[in-house]
Amino acid sequence: MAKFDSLLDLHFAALADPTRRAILARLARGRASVSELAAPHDMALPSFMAHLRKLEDAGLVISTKEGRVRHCELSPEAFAPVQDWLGAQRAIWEGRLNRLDDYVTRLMKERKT
Amino acid sequence: MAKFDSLLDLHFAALADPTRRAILARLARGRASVSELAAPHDMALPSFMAHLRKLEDAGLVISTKEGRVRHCELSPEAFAPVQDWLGAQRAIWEGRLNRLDDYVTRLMKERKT
DNA sequence: ATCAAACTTAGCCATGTAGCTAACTATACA
DNA sequence: TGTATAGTTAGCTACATGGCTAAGTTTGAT
Repeated sequence: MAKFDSLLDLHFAALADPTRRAILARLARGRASVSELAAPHDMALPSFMAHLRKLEDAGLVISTKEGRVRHCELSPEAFAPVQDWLGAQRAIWEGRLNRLDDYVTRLMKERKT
Repeated sequence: MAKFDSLLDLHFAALADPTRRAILARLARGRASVSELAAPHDMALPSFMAHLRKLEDAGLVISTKEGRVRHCELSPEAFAPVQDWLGAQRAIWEGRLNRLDDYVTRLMKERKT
């Protein structure tokens, strides 16, 4: 990883783990406490908390403590940067395919004349 | 990382590095040899090759060797799984917001009666 | 036949990641 | 006031990652 992790680095790295993706999928259905989130995962709490913290560090999840329980929820615009990047890549890629397509089309026309 | 890396794990992990994202962005503009790809990156060739291999392992890049030069290109449907996953998450999230919206709307109506 | 180019392999090192247990803190409840 | 609940902190291990150099291999050009 780079010395200065960009937001994209953090996002993609956070998403590169099934436990963390499962947490996000669960949170997409609504907020939950740490132990509610942890329940389905066969893992010691501290290990699980480390995953949660990565998601928070990446800004994908927000948590607040009420009494002794910590409630977590999805950060509203969580996936925007990641989706933007992927969208941009696809745009370049498709733009290239279009230009290629244009080129081939032009070639065919020229061949006819 | 999990014991059995799913395709998504590999994809997201591959994308979680600026060097590798730069390679993909370059390849979106067309195929290139290893040394063409490596040129902009201030890094020893073997280190760079390691990045390239990760992209290939993830199935994001395809390479073929012609003579002594290896040509790389973007795998056509490269980002589909990643975009699908993100899309699904957003669908759940938005579905939830819609249901919340419905709920609030219903609540308002009931309050009026 | 030689030499340079373009990788490729091997091996080393520093740091990061994912998991664990044990012990601690802070709140709620009886 | 004591005890259980819900996290949290500390400290450990094993393995993955990202970087390097040095040396090897294959192929193209002379």
